Amino acid sequence: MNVCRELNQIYDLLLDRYGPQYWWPGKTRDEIIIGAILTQNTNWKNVEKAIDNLKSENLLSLHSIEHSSLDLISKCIRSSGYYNQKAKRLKSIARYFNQYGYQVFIEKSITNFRSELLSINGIGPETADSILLYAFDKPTFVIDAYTKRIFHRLDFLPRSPSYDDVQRFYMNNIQKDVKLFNEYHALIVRHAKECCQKIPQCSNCVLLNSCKFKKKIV
DNA sequence: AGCCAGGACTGAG
DNA sequence: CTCAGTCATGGC
Repeated sequence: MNVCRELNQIYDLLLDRYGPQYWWPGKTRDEIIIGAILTQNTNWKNVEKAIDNLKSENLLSLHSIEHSSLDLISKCIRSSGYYNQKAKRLKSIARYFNQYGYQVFIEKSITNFRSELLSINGIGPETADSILLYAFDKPTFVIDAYTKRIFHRLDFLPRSPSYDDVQRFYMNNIQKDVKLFNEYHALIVRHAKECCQKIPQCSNCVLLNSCKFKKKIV
């Protein structure tokens, strides 16, 4: 299929330009899960400070989070914004994962795992998919505002597509490969931050300058 | 000085 | 189901 080839070409252009991103920027599963909550609608720089604070209070694990006070947590994560909400969300997700060892979750089917995550208050589709892909290597494509913006500009998507529609678009048109899903989303974020938000750099945009995709820009 | 970040929930129409 | 309002700090 044509779209299929184009999505692979875009991936190659981004990979050539930026190189592999080796996401998620966090080592342990707990740290990835915690970061996924903290980064909701928030600059990653602010999240890093929050993570540093959690680490110095020994709160960078789901077990310590579950047994810590809401007050201390929200104090640590203040810089990430929405700190009252996010402190509660961290508690909820800690309670969920602490029910069993990680092996139980590793063995879960992606469908069941995803719907369980979505039933937790404060976990929407993007956070769920980030956790599935980056903490558990489950093959699901993470959609965010950048993805919608960039691919709308390239004329692959309508103006305000639903999360599930966009996700189906990728899942139906590229190989179901964890490594590819991982790098693709990371590259989109890298490209958005580095190029599409800053006017000068945008004139060197690897996507807009490719003859293949140039004609699609209005 | 605004504007906006790697969202999600709620209530209203 | 679509959509504004809400949550909130820090960087540019």
